[in-house]
Amino acid sequence: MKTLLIITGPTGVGKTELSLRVAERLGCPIVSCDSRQIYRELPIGTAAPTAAEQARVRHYMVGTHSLQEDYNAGMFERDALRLLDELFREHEVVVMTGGSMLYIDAVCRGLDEIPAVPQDVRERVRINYKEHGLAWLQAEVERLDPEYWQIVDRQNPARLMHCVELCLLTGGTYTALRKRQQHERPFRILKIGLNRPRSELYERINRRVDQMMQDGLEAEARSVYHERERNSLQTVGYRELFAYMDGEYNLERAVELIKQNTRHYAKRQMTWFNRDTEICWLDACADYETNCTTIIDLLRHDGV
RNA sequence: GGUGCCAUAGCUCAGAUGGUAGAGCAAAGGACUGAAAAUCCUUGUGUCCCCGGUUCGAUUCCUGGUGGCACCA
Repeated sequence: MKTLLIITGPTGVGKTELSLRVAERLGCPIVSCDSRQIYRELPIGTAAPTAAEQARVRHYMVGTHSLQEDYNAGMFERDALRLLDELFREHEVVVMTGGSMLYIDAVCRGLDEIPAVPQDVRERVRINYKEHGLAWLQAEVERLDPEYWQIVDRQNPARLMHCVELCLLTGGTYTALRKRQQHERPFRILKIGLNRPRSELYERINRRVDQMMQDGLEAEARSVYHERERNSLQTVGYRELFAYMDGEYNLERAVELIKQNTRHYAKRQMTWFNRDTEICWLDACADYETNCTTIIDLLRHDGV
């Protein structure tokens, strides 16, 4: 049976190198599962696989889109499934690497059919929110979708707005669209999680940010500054540098904030992953060969 | 060497005329179905530097130490 081998874990843990080794051993390609490595303009700040790394193993879904295209988890589900279907014609196993939690779930379990919200509806809701505040959003959700109101995080404008948008768009409720049913996939899924002690992970993150700065992250951010409002640039590493360019603080402070926000992100990833009981955890401190072998054993024994 | 000031949470600091303490940041925990590297929620016990004294009671006052800073030699 065809197998999708997912290698995930917090940012900076060492997924890239392990994935390359595994893929080399298996002679299979790697599909990236990273919501920001998708964009070709952001190679440094997203720690995308380098040309040298991509020469070792064929990569997909890296640098395939431009910042101007709005991309999201639903589109990733569709594109990734189509791609996997193709890759499985030639490979028994395909490796998927990345830390975008929702993207992984979209591929493994599937998202509900929820219509895309047109720009004008989104704008209308946003303007009302800006004008009347959170209280207005809360009142709207309570009125339009009382069932969702019972379970939403009522302090979270992003959640409330999305609900209002969909109610206005469809004339129904957001709840009606939230079926939350799991979709069957025509392949087996094996999820590997890589982790290491927190202090060590944080040190790696700090060091990686310094390296990114040396590699020219500031120039990369400058080159996309004019697009700064886009969703795709609401990204750690870029926002802080944009604020620095706007004079909000100095460069040293920006770098400090990038490190801190990356650490926060890693932590959020871990709280999401910890809930997923299907993940089989490996210690990133072990050497690559050992982990590689463990993974291949798991592939053999777990089923097939 | 002398004089003065300081010593409280991981950091920067606040505080009580004596009843064992609280902010910001850091950090930790959590939520999560089309912006997800997003968005949001919760969480503050720490020998109040050490030894002794006064006191019913000292982190607070006093003696002495130790460390830091400043000024004078």
